[in-house]
Amino acid sequence: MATPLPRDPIADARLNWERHGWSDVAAPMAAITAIMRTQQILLARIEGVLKPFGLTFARYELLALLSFARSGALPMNKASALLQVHPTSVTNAVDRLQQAGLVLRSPHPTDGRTTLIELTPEGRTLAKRATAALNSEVFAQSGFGDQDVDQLIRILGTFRRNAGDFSD
Amino acid sequence: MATPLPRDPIADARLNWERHGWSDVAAPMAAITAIMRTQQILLARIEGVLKPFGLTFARYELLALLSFARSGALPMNKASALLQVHPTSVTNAVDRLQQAGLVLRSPHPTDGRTTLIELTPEGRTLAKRATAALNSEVFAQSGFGDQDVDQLIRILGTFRRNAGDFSD
DNA sequence: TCCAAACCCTTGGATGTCCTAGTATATTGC
DNA sequence: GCAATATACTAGGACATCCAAGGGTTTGGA
Repeated sequence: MATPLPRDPIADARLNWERHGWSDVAAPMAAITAIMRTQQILLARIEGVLKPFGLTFARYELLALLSFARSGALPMNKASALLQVHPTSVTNAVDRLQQAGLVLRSPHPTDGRTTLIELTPEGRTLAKRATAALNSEVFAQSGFGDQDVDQLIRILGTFRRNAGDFSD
Repeated sequence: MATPLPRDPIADARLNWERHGWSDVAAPMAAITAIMRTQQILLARIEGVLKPFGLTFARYELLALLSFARSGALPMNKASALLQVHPTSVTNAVDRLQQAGLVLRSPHPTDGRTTLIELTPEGRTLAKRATAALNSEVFAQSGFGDQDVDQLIRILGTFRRNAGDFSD
């Protein structure tokens, strides 16, 4: 990893905002920028752990989602909705997972428009192993204190609800 | 935007983790997943505001960084370090900004390896207008309460420092 | 009954990110 | 002074994401 910067670039950006007379939005700007950067750091860690399994985060998420479905199968559009990504992203992920023999497509029994994604035994095994790796190498060492984890879940949960993700 | 889901998919994932005996990492998993999703929502908002200016977030960040540099110019490697992205990403952004007449490349006066990125008058003007738009349409309506903004800055600041972003 | 509107998935194109490798320039050490 | 190493940028490739558009399937109202 690169050498740490001598100063926090986001704190500097906040100072710049204040110097230019945008003090009223300097703090939210800093918070949002920090979320962007944190996501980047976390994604890099996750992808690093998944790489040995031949998985990316997008593919892992789909695999994990399927492994929790009772039947081990889901319609594409359902997966798209639950993962909250564009349908084309699911198409892309399924293409690659299918080529790797981890999932397969099957026609929906009653709706001819719908395609079901189904986990293969290999896919189920790999999902299990990848999850174990993520649990021990990323989630168990998240770098957030227990209280901060609770705060994040609360703050971001409210935000996501207000953004229209769910109506719970 | 899509119809809200009836249930929070991240809360459901957390329950799945607990059901599978991974209770010890279920909360950090939920927090990290929430950060991923929140970043996605915020990025979409930001890109929506920047689109009328012909800018993406990556290009805007570079433009904004240059506009705060005293001389209006920075070496590529400095920009890469401050934005905390790969050098090739900066090359990509500069290519497009240069094509749009917003920045230009000039040789470093003493180091032949280094290329300076310089803001054009058009670039400076556009940066100012785009920042005003982001301030009023995104940062001023972030969806986070004032106290939550402070919490986020604190929690994520600690995380980024521990991750090696800066040594402040 | 039947056709238009809605829905589902895929293709093609644009963008951004990273990695690896390659070229050019500086710096360091002998 | 010159060779070895380090640094700076760029080119090419792999992935993921989104949008726009197209083709097939269902549904619902006239």
